[in-house]
Amino acid sequence: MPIYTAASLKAELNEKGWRLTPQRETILQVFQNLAEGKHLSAEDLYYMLQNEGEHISLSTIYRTLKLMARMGILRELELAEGHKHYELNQPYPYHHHHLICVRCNKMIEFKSEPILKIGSKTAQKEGYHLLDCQLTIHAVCPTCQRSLLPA
Amino acid sequence: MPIYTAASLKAELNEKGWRLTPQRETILQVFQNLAEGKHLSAEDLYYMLQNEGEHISLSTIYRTLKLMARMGILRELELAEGHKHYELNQPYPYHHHHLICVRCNKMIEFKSEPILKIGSKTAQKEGYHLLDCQLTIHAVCPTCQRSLLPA
DNA sequence: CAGAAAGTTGATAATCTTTCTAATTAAGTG
DNA sequence: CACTTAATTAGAAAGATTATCAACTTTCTG
Ligand SMILES: [Mn+2]
Ligand SMILES: [Mn+2]
Ligand SMILES: [Zn+2]
Ligand SMILES: [Zn+2]
Repeated sequence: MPIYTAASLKAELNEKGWRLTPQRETILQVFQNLAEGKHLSAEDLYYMLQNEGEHISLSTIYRTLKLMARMGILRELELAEGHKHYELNQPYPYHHHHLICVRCNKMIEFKSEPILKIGSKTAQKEGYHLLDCQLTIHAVCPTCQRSLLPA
Repeated sequence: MPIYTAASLKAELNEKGWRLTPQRETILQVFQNLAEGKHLSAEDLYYMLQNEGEHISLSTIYRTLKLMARMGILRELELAEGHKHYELNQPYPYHHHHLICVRCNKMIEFKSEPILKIGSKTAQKEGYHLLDCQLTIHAVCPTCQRSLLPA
């Protein structure tokens, strides 16, 4: 049961004077078909599409990911060093946050209704229109704590 | 009343087999003398030091910012497109979060004890050693909502 | 006080991301 | 279905960040 259909994406884009292109539709579909807890980098998406016979240039992929994040359709995450990851920005019962080990990048997702409420309330109080709120917890996982490596 | 002195930084570095260098001490000092609500990019820091007659190479600056973020001394923030910002990672009464307009990058800091508690509790439950937790709210500010520009 | 071992720096190369531009394409109009 | 207009794309260039490596510094050993 996808949140966005091609039609609703088109409507939202046109509202701002933008256009629905095959590239944008394809990229949205990839994220809607993505398994829970999966996150894609720009390169992941690029090669995933290549394997399916679709060619979308890397610059279009980067541009589209940014655009959809700014629209509130995708979330941009810093899960690992060196590159960003993206996932669908889903509403309440699916909305979640991330706990990340700064050493090995192991990541755990968790939900919190109170945080979502604080986020909404804070945005509202300042007159901001909320797109997404994400708690990022940086920490050291049990394994890395035990590790003797100084890194 | 700085949290870290040169001595305590040295102690924490040595504990992991690392060393306190003049460059690291200088960079820590810059952040400790930074006004509340200020955030620095790697380039900001680079040119700020140049103006004070200190030369630290950009690669050392990037390396040190990463190191201190992984140690929990600094926080790495995505406040604007294209580059990261850093600030001191301060404990409870100073600990705060960020509300950001995705269009104009206007940013508001706010505090929340409940979020800090949820963050600590979540890390603890999973056996993670907490370094930092930051709520990032992406939204559209009142001015940009009124703006007719489609961007 | 040598000499060895390990960490750090600065310069450079590699990688990731954003910006720029000419050619193309979606959307609106008659 | 032309035709106009403005947004979008692909590719190249520029910018930001990370990785690599030789020279240097600090710490440890004998
Ligand atoms: Mn997730
Ligand atoms: Mn701040
Ligand atoms: Zn770990
Ligand atoms: Zn704004």
